[in-house]
Amino acid sequence: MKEKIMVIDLDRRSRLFTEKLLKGAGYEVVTAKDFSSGYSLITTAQPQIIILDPLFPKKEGVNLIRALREWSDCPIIALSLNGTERAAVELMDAGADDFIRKPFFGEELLARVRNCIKHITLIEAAKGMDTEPLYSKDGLTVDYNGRTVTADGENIHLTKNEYKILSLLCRNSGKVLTYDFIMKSVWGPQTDGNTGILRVNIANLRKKLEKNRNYILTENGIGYRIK
Amino acid sequence: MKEKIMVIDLDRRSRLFTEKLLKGAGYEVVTAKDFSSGYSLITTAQPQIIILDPLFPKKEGVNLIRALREWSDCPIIALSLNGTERAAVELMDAGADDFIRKPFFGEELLARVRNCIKHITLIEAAKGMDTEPLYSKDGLTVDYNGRTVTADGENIHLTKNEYKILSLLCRNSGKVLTYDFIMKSVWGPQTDGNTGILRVNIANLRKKLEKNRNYILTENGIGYRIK
DNA sequence: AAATTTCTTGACAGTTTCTTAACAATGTAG
DNA sequence: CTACATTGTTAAGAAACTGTCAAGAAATTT
Repeated sequence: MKEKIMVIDLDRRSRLFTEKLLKGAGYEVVTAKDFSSGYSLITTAQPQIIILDPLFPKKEGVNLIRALREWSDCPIIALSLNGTERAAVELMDAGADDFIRKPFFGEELLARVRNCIKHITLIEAAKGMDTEPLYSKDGLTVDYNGRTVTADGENIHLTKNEYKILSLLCRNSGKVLTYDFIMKSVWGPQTDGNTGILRVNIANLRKKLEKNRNYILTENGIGYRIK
Repeated sequence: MKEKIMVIDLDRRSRLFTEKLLKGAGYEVVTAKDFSSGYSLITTAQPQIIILDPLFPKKEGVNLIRALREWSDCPIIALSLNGTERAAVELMDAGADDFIRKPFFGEELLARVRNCIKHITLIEAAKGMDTEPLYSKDGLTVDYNGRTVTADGENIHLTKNEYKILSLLCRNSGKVLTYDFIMKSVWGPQTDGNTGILRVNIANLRKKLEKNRNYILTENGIGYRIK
C-alpha cells in the first residue's frame, strides 16, 4: 500500500541513511549505487518517487533528470551537498520537483516526500484514474491488481514484457501509442530505434489472445492501439 | 498572461525584495503586510501562487495555511528566517507546498515558483484531458489524442501523411492553408514546389471520408481548407 | 547442473504506404 | 470558344514497414 521510492546516491553512508529513514516511515525502498544502473532500474522497479543526489559538479545527475523527463513525470527530489544556488536552479529547471541541501534533517525529507505524494494524488484525482484497476472489453480482461489476463473466459499466461505492453495499451485504450513510447516504457529510455523486439512481442501477444477477434490494432508507421 | 503571485510578509525590507524580484521576472504581484488582510485579499485578488513568511514562533502563519486549505488548493511557498527542521515540517504538513530558508537567493525562489507553475499546469492538463483535444463538425471527428478519425460514425483508417494533413487542416479549421505551408509541415522544409504528392493525398483523403459531403475545400490557386 | 522459460536478434516474406508520372477534369483569361 | 494553367484521378513501381519464424543467449526454475 505504501509508496515505492527509489534512492540514487553514490555515497554509501548517505544512501543508507536515506534508505533507513524512508523504510522507518513505512515506504518501500529501492536503491541504486550509480546513475546508469539507477536509470535502467526505473523501468523495472517503477517507483512512485525518485530521490537523487546528482553529485555536482559533474553533470550526470542533470542529464539523468533531463533524459527521464522525456518519457516520465515521476517526481524527483534532488539532494545536494554542494548546495549552491546555481545547482538548485539548474536541477529544478531540468525537471526536478524539489531540492534539499545536505546535510538535511530526516523529518524535512519525509515532509517533502509527503508533499510529493500529495501532488501525485492530486494529479491522479484530476485524471480520474483511481477508480479502475481493471480493463474489460469484448471478452478481453486485464486485472492490473492481480496481474491476470483472460480472453473469452480463458486464463492467459503472459511473460513480463508481454504483460507490460498489454497493460500499457489497455490503460490507454483507444489511443495510439507510438513504437518509441512503448519501447521506452517497457525497455527503458536508452533503446535505439530498433522495433524488432516489439514486433515479436506483439506477435506473441496476438498468438496468445486472439483466437478469432483482433484486439491489437496496428497503425502503420506510428504504433499500436487496443480496440 | 503572467501569473499573479501574492506575497504575505510582515518584514518590510524582505517583502520589497521579494516583490521586486518577482516583478523583475514578469509576474504580477500583490502584497499584504499582515495575515488577516492577506487572508481576505486572497479571495478578491485570486492569486495563482502565495508566498508567505509565517513568522515563527507565532502560529499565525500555520493557522493561515490550515484555514486556506479548507477551501483552496492554491500553492503556498513558505519562507522562514527561523529555519528549523520543525518549522519546515510543521508548515508543509499544514499544507504548504514548498519551504525555503531565509536568507534565500533570488534565483532559487524563482526556480521554485516556476516549479509551482509547472505543477499547476500539470493538474490543469490532467483535469481537461478527456474533453479538450478534439475536432468535431458535420459528422467529421478528429481525436488528436487517440489519433483516430470518424466520419458519420464510421471509423476511418488514415495513413501517416493523410492524418498529418487532415489534422493540420482541422487544427486550422476555416483558415486556408497554402500548398506550400502544408507541404512544409508534412514533408519538411526542404521540399520543392511540386504539389503532385499533396494532390494525391488529398484525393485519397476525400475518397476515404467523403461519402456525400465535401469536407475539404479547394481554394483555387491558394491551397485547401476545411469547412 | 539440467531443464525450462523468456528474451533477443537477424533474416525474409508479405503488406502497406509513398512517390512518380501520365492523363483527365476543371477552372481561368483572353 | 479556345488555349493555358491548375487541380483531380488513377495506376504501377519503389521504398518502407510489419509479421513471422527460428536459433541462440540469458534468465529462471527444478
